Amino acid sequence: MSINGDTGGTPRSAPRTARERARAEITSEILEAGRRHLATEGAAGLSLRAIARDLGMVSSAVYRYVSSRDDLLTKLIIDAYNSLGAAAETEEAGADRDDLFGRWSNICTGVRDWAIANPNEYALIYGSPVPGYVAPQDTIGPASRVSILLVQILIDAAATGRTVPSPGLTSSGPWRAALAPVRSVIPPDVSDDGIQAGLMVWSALLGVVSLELFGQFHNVVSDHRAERDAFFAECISRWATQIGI
Amino acid sequence: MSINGDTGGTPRSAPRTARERARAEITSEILEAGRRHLATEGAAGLSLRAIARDLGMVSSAVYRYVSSRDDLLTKLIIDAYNSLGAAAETEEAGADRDDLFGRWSNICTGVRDWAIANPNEYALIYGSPVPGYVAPQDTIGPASRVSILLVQILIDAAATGRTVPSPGLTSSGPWRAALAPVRSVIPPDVSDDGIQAGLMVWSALLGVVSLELFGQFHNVVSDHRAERDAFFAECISRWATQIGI
DNA sequence: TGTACATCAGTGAACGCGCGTTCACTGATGTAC
DNA sequence: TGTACATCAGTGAACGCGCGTTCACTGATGTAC
Repeated sequence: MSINGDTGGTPRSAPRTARERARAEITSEILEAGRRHLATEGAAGLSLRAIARDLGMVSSAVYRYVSSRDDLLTKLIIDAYNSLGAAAETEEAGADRDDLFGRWSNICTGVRDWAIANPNEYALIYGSPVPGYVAPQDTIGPASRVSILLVQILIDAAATGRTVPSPGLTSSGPWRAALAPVRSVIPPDVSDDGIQAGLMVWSALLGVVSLELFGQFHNVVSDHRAERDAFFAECISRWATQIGI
Repeated sequence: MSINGDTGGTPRSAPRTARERARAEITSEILEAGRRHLATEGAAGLSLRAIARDLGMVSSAVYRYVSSRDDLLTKLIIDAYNSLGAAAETEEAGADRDDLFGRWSNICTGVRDWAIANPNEYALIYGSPVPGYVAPQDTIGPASRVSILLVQILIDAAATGRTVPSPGLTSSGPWRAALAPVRSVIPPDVSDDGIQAGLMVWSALLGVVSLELFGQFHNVVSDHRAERDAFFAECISRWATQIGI
């Protein structure tokens, strides 16, 4: 969330005046309260009045900080993407650059751990879309932070001459045309096979996390955290072979 | 939805009396209206009053058919699972029994086509859980219809001596313990490797369908239906190799 | 076939609730001179 | 340093809305004899 609006001159991280400081603080308190309500009521139950009550202000006062309910939703979505992106990046940075598997593994556990810690923010961005709400352009940058990490691994893997195992079934088919949008932002070193495998593994990661979080693993995978972790680790290593690292 | 409550005697599919007939008809009109509202407002916006308005009755009248809003939600969830299950089963039945790949492929396209045709019912069962709502036991039977189809393929594959490609990385690890719940309902012919692969492929299927439906493929995969279909077909065949069929 | 009673569908009014958003206002904080 | 004006945060009342659920009721449909 951009809090500091000053342009040019000496860039300062902290706002100067008491007013600006207070404004930044209360804005983030509103977001925090919003996140709390997300957790108990879900996105559809997000209420400006409830948030105002939480902060001990009158309902109309929050309009000084947020121009509408949808505006708050957008801010929360961007925050969620950034929070998830930062978590994944931090985890990934903990692995050796040459250790592609380690990087991938850390991304996966980073995403999952974040999702488990922030289930409703996860649901907000990867669950059912909020009806009647259309995400503005500002969300697409933050939204791609995680996938950029994966793409970089694919690029690094291609650079070291690793080759994605091709299933060789319909590989000559017209599916390549479907990849045009991603293709345009990925260097040619990464093959179509690699992109396809990357996309599938990305979907699979979010699929497993979503199913686990949304309760679809009851009576399927053990409920114990350690066993779940082991199951997920096994997923990670199998996905790794699918993208050839 | 069980409409016919009569026990014993000659089983009749159609209700006898005019009252019973009317009740069955109106009940299904309520469900239909509920599905329509799901489509425009989402689960959180589902309103008994709005449905009553749709059917031209007074709001209190729908309580003759549905005991509460949550009850209606449950009925809609069960209906959605059954509708999806039936769609997948019908598709799957269109393939030759020996053609494991054909059966798998038909299941996948059946699920995806149903999801695209009924996006809000899909979101209801595989999207973010409705806050404050807990699914009763009655949902778990209908919920497993699709996965049962997949399990049967795994069983048939094992019976014909096919072997799931094992990645052999952490395969001796403790992840097997996590599979205990599924393990208990699957014959021993299917190996742990097979179960793991099946679970992963099931998650991957729902992951791809969810991401596509929830708009996460914008600027990633082409928006054209034919190209999306080709992409999905490629996914199907790669998943097939992952479960060794 | 006809009557008496029980069951059930649908009505209309009401209860108590929460919501988003607007508006004219007070009073504190910041800025220019 | 001091004053005059502009900016901004927060108030409180109000608008108009929709919601789930209950309740006593009318009138139609079904059932037993």
